[in-house]
Amino acid sequence: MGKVLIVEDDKEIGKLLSESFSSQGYKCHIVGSLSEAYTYLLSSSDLSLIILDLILPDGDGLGLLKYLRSALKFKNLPVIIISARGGELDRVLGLELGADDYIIKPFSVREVIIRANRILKKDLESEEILNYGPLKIDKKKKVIFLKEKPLTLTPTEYKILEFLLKNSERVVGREELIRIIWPVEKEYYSRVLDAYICRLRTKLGEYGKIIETVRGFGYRLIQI
Amino acid sequence: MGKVLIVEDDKEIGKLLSESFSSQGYKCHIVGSLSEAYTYLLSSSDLSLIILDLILPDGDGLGLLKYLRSALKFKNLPVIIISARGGELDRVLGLELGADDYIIKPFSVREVIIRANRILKKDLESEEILNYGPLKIDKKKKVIFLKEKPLTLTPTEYKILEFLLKNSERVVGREELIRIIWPVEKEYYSRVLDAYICRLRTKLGEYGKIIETVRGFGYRLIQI
DNA sequence: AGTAACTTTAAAAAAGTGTTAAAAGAATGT
DNA sequence: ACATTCTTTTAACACTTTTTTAAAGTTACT
Repeated sequence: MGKVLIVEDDKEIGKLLSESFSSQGYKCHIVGSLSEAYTYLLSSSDLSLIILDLILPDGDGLGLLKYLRSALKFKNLPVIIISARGGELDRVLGLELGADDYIIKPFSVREVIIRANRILKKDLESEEILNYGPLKIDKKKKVIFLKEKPLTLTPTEYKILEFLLKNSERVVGREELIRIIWPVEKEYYSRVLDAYICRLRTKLGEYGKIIETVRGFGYRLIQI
Repeated sequence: MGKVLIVEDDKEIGKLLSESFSSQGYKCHIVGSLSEAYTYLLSSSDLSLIILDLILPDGDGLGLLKYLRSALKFKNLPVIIISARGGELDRVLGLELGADDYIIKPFSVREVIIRANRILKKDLESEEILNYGPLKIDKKKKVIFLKEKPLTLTPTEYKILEFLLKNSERVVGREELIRIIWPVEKEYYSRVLDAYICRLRTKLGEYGKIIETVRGFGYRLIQI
């Protein structure tokens, strides 16, 4: 099970949250300031949720939220805001910036857990099995089927096709895709991705054209 | 698209909510009391969301929630509570009884819509598609339609038309446009932009004049 | 009419993508 | 630890599409 990052400067609240999440089987990490949060995020992997207090000693948590939503690596990482600023404007602002939930202080830990479970559970169940045209992916088993026949894919091929599948119909930017598959520094103009797309198309045989090139932008899974 | 049942005795709030949901493409029905709600539910079909105020003239909305969660027919029907009782206990109680969200009064309608969209997973669509006159842009697919027929645009053509579309009716400065499309140093007096406008007009055919030249300033998308 | 601002055109230059084969690198089993 | 096998990356080239330039043609305004 994934990790929860708690960004909260009040030690007591932090501890309370951390204990509850731990008792639910999540691993936790607490940081008390924005700078620590950024530092942790850069080295992190396997994060599945962030609990974010808005008022922190070195600034406003909304900045962090904005950053997360703009960073390819964290775009889909759920964020729950907890804040003493409970006015309607604050709430809307938080939600519009992409927070998954907004909890007002004082809150009971129970509420946070309920809301977190809800968000994470939805994430899980919506991703187990996915169909798109002749393709079917079983995420748990890490197998992709073409017309009920399992494809033989290498790890990277799998990741690329999985990502395209999760984002079918929408254009997935070249750069975006590269960042997902090679999170650290693979320069954008390398031809690796093209090579993979080429191989995927070959493996998809007659269905190869399900991967459409959108010149200048990236690729897209289309209905054929 | 499904129907939204609004259970709210304050006529004004009810109307506000109903208008917003309608503008989002949902059908609505308002009831002002628990008994009306029960009556409506029994005869209903095609419901996809309930907005439930807790304080109603003939009792507490939580009872209705309890009923819904125990009734087979409604077990999975999303319920969003809106309530002036915003304390932590109330919130937890509502969530534990199976509400999908709990919004505290006063709230902005925008918040309700965001949270409803999220629950109904219709999140983005409203922003992903944009219409202007005969033009329709699908940002997700990076396609612009002219009278329902997709235009074949190059990346730069697409970007220019997208920007004009997002800023339709207002004059977009030459310089501004150049800065958007070529963020780094393309000198202002180059004729590239003109060349693109020309090609866009050609591709728009008889609708070419939808791009109006505002001599000395820039361009503008107008209704024709 | 004169001038500055825009349009149009076509050809040159640049950029993006596909494909291939071979080299480099990882992972696996003995 | 070694050899084997599978995977990833690189590099080169062909090809296509897009972008830019530059020059000539229009238009609109004073």
